[in-house]
Amino acid sequence: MAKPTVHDIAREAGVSLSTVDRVLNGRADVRPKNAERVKAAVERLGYVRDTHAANLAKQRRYKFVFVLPEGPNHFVETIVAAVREAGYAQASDRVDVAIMPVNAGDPHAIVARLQTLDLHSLDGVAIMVPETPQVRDAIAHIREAGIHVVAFVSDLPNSKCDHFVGIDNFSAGQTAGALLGKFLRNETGSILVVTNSMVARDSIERRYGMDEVVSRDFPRLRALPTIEFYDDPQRIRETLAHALTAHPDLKAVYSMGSGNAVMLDALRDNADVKDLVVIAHDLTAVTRQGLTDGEIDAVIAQNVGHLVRSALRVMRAKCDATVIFEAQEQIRIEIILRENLY
Amino acid sequence: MAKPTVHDIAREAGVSLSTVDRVLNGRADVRPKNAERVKAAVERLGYVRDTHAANLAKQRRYKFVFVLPEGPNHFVETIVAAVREAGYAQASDRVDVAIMPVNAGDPHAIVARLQTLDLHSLDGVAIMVPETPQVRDAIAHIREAGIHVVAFVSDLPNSKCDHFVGIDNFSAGQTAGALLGKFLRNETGSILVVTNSMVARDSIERRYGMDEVVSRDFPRLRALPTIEFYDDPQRIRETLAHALTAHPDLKAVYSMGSGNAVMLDALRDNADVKDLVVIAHDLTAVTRQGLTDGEIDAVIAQNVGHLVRSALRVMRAKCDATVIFEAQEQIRIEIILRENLY
DNA sequence: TTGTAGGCGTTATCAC
DNA sequence: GTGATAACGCCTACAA
Repeated sequence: MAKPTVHDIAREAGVSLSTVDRVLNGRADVRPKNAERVKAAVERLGYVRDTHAANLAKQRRYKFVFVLPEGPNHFVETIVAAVREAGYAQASDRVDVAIMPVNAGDPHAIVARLQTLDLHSLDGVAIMVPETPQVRDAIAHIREAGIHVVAFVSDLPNSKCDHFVGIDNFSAGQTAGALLGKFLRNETGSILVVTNSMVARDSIERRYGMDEVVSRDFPRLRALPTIEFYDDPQRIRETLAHALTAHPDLKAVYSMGSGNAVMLDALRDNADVKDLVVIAHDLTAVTRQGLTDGEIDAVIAQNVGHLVRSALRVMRAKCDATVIFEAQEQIRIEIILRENLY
Repeated sequence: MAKPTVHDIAREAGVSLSTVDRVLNGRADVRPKNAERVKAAVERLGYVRDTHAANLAKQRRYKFVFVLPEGPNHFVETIVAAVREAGYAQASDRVDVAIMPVNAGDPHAIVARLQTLDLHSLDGVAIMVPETPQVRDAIAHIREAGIHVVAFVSDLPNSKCDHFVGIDNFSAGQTAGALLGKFLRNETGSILVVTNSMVARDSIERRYGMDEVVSRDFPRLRALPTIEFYDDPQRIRETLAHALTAHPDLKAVYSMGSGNAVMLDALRDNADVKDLVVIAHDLTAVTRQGLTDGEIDAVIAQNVGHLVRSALRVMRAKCDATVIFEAQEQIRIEIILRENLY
């Protein structure tokens, strides 16, 4: 009645422990007849391996690294916090997690940092950087060393990664489009679209997604060309002021990426801007406050805790060559209002 | 450099393994002087117990039961599926999970079923039933046997549970209210509120939450008295037809509980009902289809996978007397549109 | 190709 | 009070 162990299998199959082990782990040749008997016994008794006991015996510890953009960024900060927490929580689970900050804006710097990774003592890397040919090559090199690589938050579609952990930004943009359309149900007007930089593929995909839904389902709304403000408060302020006069029918602002603080500041400065629908991405200290104060109507977010834990689970599954429960690893596109802010 | 073990502690403290164990687990009296030395060594070497090795040695298996409403119910079905999946996934983690279906409508039947639980071979129970005095007493009895009890999905505020795993239905109602208000941004009119039964405290709390937000933030909207249709398609159809004539300013339908299929059918039958905002709770086959078809504008949901895994983690933590990471166990109130439907 | 013996980090059972 | 010693379920030499 108790869970069967390798001993039970061995007895049931009339062979020794090591033979059972060999067929279970495909280590060496076993006479077909014996292999069959073992498999039959496994089947009959419903044996499932105790992975913890196995890891204990193997003295295995998983070593994972998160490669994250450095520098001040509210969203990345929430990720760093989540990684730390997860690392702490998993320490007793035989996994060590470290953070490697990189200058995400400089492809060469990224590669240089990636090359400092100790490929011998490493099991997996979760990488959150923009994809460039250099990065792609560096990743190929890491994978050749037998290390598992997951694209984290930003997909790396042209690189050979084991997995992508993050949301589909096209769908996130569609979600934004749908919210804009539903929030402006019977209204006509234009939508200001801002982001810090369209270099990030995230913003591009969100823009496409939003455009698709707005133009198809809500043609009475018009999304204006994307305004980029390269970390320049002055620029966005002026642009916003200009947009207001240029588009008296402005009904909404859609902030696709980082720079929400600047955007909100600018909105506040233009005191005549009232009753605009404001939608932003990512739950940070800034957007959280924006929701609470009623300055932001909705935030489209991904749960960073899930993001990190999913990356960890996926890397472990890859290491153990076990299957992933896709449903659990699907990162949700969340919609947050003040009322369901947690 | 490697993780210190009890052996290291013993050597460092100049005592035996057993003494270390006694100090670590407070089993028997140890001479204060030795206890101090052990504690100091633990501190110095940064020892943390390997819980998996411990569980292995203890031969511990966790036995958990989910007590769930039986009978046809789309939402419960999704939970059952999630429990099965989680049970399968955790089988190798030394946890056995079983499902006990109960006739949730009959307090005496619930108690009768609960009494069939084998309190000797059980570690924890997750209970999803309406709270009644009988249920409360039965739970007290289970807890007295040293078994951990978590209220699951529906809170049991007057019972002595270890924890509640689920969303705050008042907040869920507030979220619905906010969505209604934002979807009907500049409109005036009334909102039809339906549910299968207001006996469930979930519906009551959602109603309160919705009312609060609507009356405070969107006074131009008026939420009509709750209509209950006890699994009676005919009733809701007639009621809806009646409501339409009685309230020509009807702008939205808010379905607070189960019975979404019936509600949608009725909406379809009243073909003259067009352009109503429809908000429902819980992601099931029905609401999923409703979203896809554009019949439902938004669904307010709780992720059943998280619900189940959280309950499991909490019960384990209670068994091991370890701390819970509150942030991880917080169940989100999710807002699902067609675009972020997964 | 197969089996035996020992160890992984912890707990449990004995004697001392 | 204390300390050997043998489990727990699995893996890995090494020997046969």
